[in-house]
Amino acid sequence: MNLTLKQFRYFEALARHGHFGRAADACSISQPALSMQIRELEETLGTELFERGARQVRLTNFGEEFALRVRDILRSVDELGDLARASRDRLVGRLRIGVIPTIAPYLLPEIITSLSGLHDGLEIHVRETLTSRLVEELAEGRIDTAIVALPVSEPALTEVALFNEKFVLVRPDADRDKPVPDRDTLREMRLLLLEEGHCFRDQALSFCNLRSARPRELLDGSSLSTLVQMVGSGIGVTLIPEMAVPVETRSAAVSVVHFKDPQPARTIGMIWRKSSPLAAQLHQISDIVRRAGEDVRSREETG
Amino acid sequence: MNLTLKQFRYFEALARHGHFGRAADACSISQPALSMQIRELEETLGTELFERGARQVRLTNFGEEFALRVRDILRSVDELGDLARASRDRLVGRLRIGVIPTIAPYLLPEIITSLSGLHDGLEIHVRETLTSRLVEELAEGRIDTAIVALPVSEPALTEVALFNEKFVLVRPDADRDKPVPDRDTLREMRLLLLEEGHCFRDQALSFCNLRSARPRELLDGSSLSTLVQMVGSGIGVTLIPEMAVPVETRSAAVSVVHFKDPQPARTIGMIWRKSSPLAAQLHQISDIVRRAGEDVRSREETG
DNA sequence: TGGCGTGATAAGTATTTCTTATGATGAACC
DNA sequence: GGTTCATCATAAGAAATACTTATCACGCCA
Repeated sequence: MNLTLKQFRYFEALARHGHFGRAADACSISQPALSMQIRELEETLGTELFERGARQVRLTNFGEEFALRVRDILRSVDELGDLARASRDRLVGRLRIGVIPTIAPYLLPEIITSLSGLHDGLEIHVRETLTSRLVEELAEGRIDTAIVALPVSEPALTEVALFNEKFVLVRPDADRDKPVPDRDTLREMRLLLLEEGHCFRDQALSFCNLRSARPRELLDGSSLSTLVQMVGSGIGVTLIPEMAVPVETRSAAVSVVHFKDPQPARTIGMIWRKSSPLAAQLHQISDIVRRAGEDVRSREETG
Repeated sequence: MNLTLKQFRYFEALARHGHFGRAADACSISQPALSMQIRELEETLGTELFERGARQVRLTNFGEEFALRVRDILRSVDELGDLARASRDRLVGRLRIGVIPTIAPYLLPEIITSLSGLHDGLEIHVRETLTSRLVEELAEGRIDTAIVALPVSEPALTEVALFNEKFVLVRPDADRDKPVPDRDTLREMRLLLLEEGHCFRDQALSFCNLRSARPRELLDGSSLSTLVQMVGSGIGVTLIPEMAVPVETRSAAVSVVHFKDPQPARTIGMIWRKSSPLAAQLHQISDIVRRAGEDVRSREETG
């Protein structure tokens, strides 16, 4: 036989009451049931825990020591229950969130502020990389959720749309007064794009009705920031998501214009494993992220 | 339902193996049995511990935290078993031993030396008082054993004889060359005795064939040491147990003589509750005490 | 699409644990 | 000194629990 928590609970009651009948009452069982479990416990241990006197039940020396430890254990076990109850509703512990590079710099500060304000004691890990890798890491359980451009169309993943964001044209400041190009004239221009793998590259190309582009410059490992700086140097033009405008165009000699309808845009959403037990919390979080995105974009409009 | 250690063990195995089948093997149960217990555990907690992927079983955030604590608990529980095993054979913890005043000063130093030498980490509490009170305290579980003169004849107590000790006559040094009195001549002398309640008083009286004595001096709260000093002052004579001779007659102007046969004597023994779970250890201890007594008495003879 | 690996579910069985009834023992009380 | 009371142990049958084997469901992979 093995030690059981039930035996510990009965033992603790008996140690406290010093009386089989009353201890059994306290445990809501019959007195023989308690007797049997105590005997079982003593047999398992190979030692007597109580000295049964005619009129009193006393702990032995060993029983005293045993009681101290058992109380510790029972306390720890009860804490487990509390812990579970606490973590059932609100998100606790670690949240590993992946974000694509064309969103991360603009949205993350807001997200992290909101999340850590609402969920005290939440540890946030951020992973910034391409969608394909995020999906991999999601499948492997290395991150809990990711913020990407939809659709991802992975059957194992849940997708939740957060908001749409338009793409804007960034061109040298000198071009400020030129007319807004349409997608066809855009194709004629020297369009600077991120390296392959970035979804934003594909989205931009698709807007221009291009399947692929032979880049004249290799921009491996570069960022929207780099692109904008290059535009400022008069090398060409580029597209950036509108959320990036305030950050990226502040310190560059560039001008920004919106396209005429139909404007290019993409849907930003959150994804997570369908099997994730965090699903409920992730839905809550998606609301927070949506609000964060709205805040950022409204700041842009007014700023 | 309640949390059980069994569930914790299964959970730990599953957390370790990340695979229901292999974890079940490790627990020597079937896979469904493990599945059920894990589900039960999760339902009890109201939280998911594992995320069941198609090809892998992963701990959730909460599961990770849970695993840490569960491992702690299981370790504590296993330690309980070790603790029991360790304390089964040798005596550990606290030993509360009572001794009557006419033995304590002469035997205790030796006993304590032997006991604490043999049982490392044994905490010895000594209670020195009259037999009647020792028996009371034994019954109440306030001491574990007592060293007294036998018989005590309490049905609830085990008696173990340790050794016999003779009584010797202590008389003023001036009487050194007088003949050894017998019990009848002793009755004529001015016999100094301990106050009522001391068994040694009764034993001495019984040797003289007296049922009681009207003491001419009230010696309440006194000791053999006091008696001997009084004898040295020429007030009367007294009897002391032979074990007390070296200590008590060293610094007094008294002479000591043995009686002729039949010499007065008493049996010193150990007593403890029949229900005491320490019985086995107490038997061992009684051997140690017996040897201690022999050592003390042999030192007396040669010294 | 069919086989494979894996976990969940189902049904029946074994084991454990509980309850009620009763026995044994020592203490208290005439 | 028996009688009664209190208390814990034991016994036997009932209830609850845990386990086993067999089977299903699902996703993955070829």
